[in-house]
Amino acid sequence: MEFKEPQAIYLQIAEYVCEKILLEKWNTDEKIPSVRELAVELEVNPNTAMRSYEFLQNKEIIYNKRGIGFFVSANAKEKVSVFRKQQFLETELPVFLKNMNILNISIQEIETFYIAFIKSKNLN
Amino acid sequence: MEFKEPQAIYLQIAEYVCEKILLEKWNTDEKIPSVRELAVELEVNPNTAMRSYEFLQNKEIIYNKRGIGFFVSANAKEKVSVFRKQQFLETELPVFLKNMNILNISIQEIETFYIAFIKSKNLN
Amino acid sequence: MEFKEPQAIYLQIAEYVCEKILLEKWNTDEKIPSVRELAVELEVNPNTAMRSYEFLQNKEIIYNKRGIGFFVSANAKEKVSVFRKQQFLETELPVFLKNMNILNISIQEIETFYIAFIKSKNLN
Amino acid sequence: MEFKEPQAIYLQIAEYVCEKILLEKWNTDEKIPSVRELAVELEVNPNTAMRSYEFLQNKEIIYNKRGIGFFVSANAKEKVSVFRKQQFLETELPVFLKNMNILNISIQEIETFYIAFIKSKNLN
DNA sequence: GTGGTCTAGACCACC
DNA sequence: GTGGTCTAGACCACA
Repeated sequence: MEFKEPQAIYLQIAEYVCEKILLEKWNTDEKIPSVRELAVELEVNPNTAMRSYEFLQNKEIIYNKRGIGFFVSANAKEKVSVFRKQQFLETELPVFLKNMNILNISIQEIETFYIAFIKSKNLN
Repeated sequence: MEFKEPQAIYLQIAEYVCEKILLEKWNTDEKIPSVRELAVELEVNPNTAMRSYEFLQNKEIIYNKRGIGFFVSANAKEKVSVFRKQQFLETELPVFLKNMNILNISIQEIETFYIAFIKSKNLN
Repeated sequence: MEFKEPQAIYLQIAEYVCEKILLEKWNTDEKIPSVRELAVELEVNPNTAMRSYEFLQNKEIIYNKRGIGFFVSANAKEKVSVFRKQQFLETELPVFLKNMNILNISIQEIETFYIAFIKSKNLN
Repeated sequence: MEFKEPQAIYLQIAEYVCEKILLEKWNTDEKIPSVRELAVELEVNPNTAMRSYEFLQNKEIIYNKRGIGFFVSANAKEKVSVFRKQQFLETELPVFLKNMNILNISIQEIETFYIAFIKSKNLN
């Protein structure tokens, strides 16, 4: 997996896990990959992968059974969803609207991009 | 000036300078504040202010006349504008569209937010 | 390491790194000394060593893996080589030819010096 | 006049004056432009022009008659010539030969460049 | 006055 | 351990 610059790698991994949960690839009480498996898969130091799981555990999105592994918490999907929506509305959206305005980009253009995005997604 | 946490101060200062250029408060070949003046004004260490100017000079947004000071480059406004637009289209927009999709937010909702944003802006 | 007066230390360090790359002592994707190691080795302040690496990173001669260290970029050797050649042809050579002309020094004399230089080099 | 980056402007102006003397455009005991005239001509701060003249006066290449102006010293041409030759042989040539070697440029290539240089000079 | 460089020392997040 | 940022203070050459 490739990581983008400004954000910490462990947060990007946490994002990746949340996405799996949101898209229902990993469901409540299902065992998720071990720290080592994840580290190998994403080509990351195990410490970094561990940190992601710790982060998600703190947010009660996953839980740990000692000696067995990590599992998806009940209501994880809802928690992630609420958290994201909040972040989206409070942080991302205002910046986005400001930039639309400064860069003089119309809602129609955004719509065009959105339609293209949905299409390309359905192709895969 | 107040600085927000995650981003480096010197980058926020660079942003500040770019804003001045975008809003045509500082125009082509106009002298901008000296490193020390800026440092005093924004209450930062001169080294930090210097670093901002170095950064902007590397991006060819400002240039230096030896012993005299820093000046706004020709086409600085366009450069800043292009740079921002590129960043918006390549980084911000894809994330935004993905989140719209995951969080199930429609273009109509975005439009509503946008109209509210424009209104609140015009009031000030 | 000893540094000569007119040029900034951090640029001389950058030169030193480039030389290592040109002479293939440090090769593509190989880890180079950490900022602190280099600082100790060359007896300079870590900030100064850092500045050299920053400079070389801007020129895409080295790159950074977060939390791990700096590495030699692919094609670093070519980049350094091209960069030097360009500087030679655009800056050094014109001055040199002008001086040859003004000082009335012939190509034959230069050749004599060159042969002597090569010889003395092979002796060491 | 345009000035190149690494060298101080006042030294480049001194170079300019020396060239005039070497090419016998300004001869022994001839009055050279006043500091102000020179400053206007080269678009430089008078202080900077003054500094060049001071520098050349120290080297006894020009002399000053108070209230009248600066004049070319006797033997100025020889002095400049000797000084340049010395600098050429001790500083410029060794660097040049080393770069020829590193960049793998032959004497034949240098000769080609030299012939082209002489030709272009005769055209003007 | 201007920028430019350097040191020393500190603190931080991240791997 | 790694780099990255920031402050404080100093010194310098140059315009």
